[in-house]
Amino acid sequence: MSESAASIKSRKQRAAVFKALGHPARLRIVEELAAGERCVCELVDMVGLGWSAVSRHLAVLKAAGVLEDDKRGVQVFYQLALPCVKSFTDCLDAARKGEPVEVRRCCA
Amino acid sequence: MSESAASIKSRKQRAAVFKALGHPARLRIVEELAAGERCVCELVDMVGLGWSAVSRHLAVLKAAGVLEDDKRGVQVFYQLALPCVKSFTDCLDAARKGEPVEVRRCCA
DNA sequence: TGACTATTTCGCATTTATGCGAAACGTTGC
DNA sequence: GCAACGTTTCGCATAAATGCGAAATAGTCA
Repeated sequence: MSESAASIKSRKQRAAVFKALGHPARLRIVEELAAGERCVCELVDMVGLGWSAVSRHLAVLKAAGVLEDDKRGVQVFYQLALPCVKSFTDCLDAARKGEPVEVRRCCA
Repeated sequence: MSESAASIKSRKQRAAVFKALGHPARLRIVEELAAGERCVCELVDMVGLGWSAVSRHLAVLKAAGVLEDDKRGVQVFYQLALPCVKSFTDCLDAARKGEPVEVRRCCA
C-alpha cells in the first residue's frame, strides 16, 4: 500500500520549493527579484543579513529551482525562475484580505 | 531605511504558509485534501506517521491558514482553505516537466 | 604576476523542527 | 456517571536550519 518511489521523490522536490520559500529573508529576496534581476551585493543591502547568510539563502533557492544565477564578470545576478511564485503570493494576500475565492486572480 | 513593521508582518505570515507546506508529510496531506475533506483517522493511514505527528502537522497547516477544521461528533474533518495551493503545485509540476512559461496554466 | 573585488564555503554555537509514546481532553452512548 | 473512541498536548531525544566570522575561491585590472 505504500506509494511509488517516483511519487515520493516528486513530492520531496515540491516540498523543497515550499521550504525554500518558507523563510522571511528568502521570501524577501524572491519578492525583490520578482521586479527584476539583482546582484548579490544589492540583495545583501536589502535583507539586512551578512554575506554568508545571503549567499546560502540564495543557494537554497537555486537548489530548489526557484532562482537562476548568471555570472557576469565579477558579479553574480539572480533572477526568478518560477514566475508563478509571484502569482501565488498575490493570491495569498488576496485570501488574507478576505476576498472571496471567485474574485481572486491567482495567475496573471 | 528599514521596512515598515506591517510589511515585515505580512511577509512572515506568507512565509508561514510556505513553511507549513515545506514538509513532505504536510504536502501529502494537502494533496489528499485537494480532492476533498478527510478526517484525521484517514490521514493517519495515508501518511504513515503516528497520531501525534499527524495531529501536529495538521495544527501547523491550520495555524498558517492552509486548512480549516470542522468537528462533527467524535471526528474532526479537515479541508483545504486555500484552493490556489493546488493551482500552484500544478504549476510547479509543469515547470519541472520543462513546459514553457506561456503554456503553463497556473490557475484554474 | 599581484593586488583587489565579489561571492561562496567552512566550522561553530544556538535555535527550531520532528517523531514517538504516554497522558490528557472532549464527545458519545450505555 | 462511566467506559470507549477519536484527537490533541506533553516531555523527551534526535536531527536540521540559521547566522556569524574567517578562510577559500574566482574573476578583473594594473
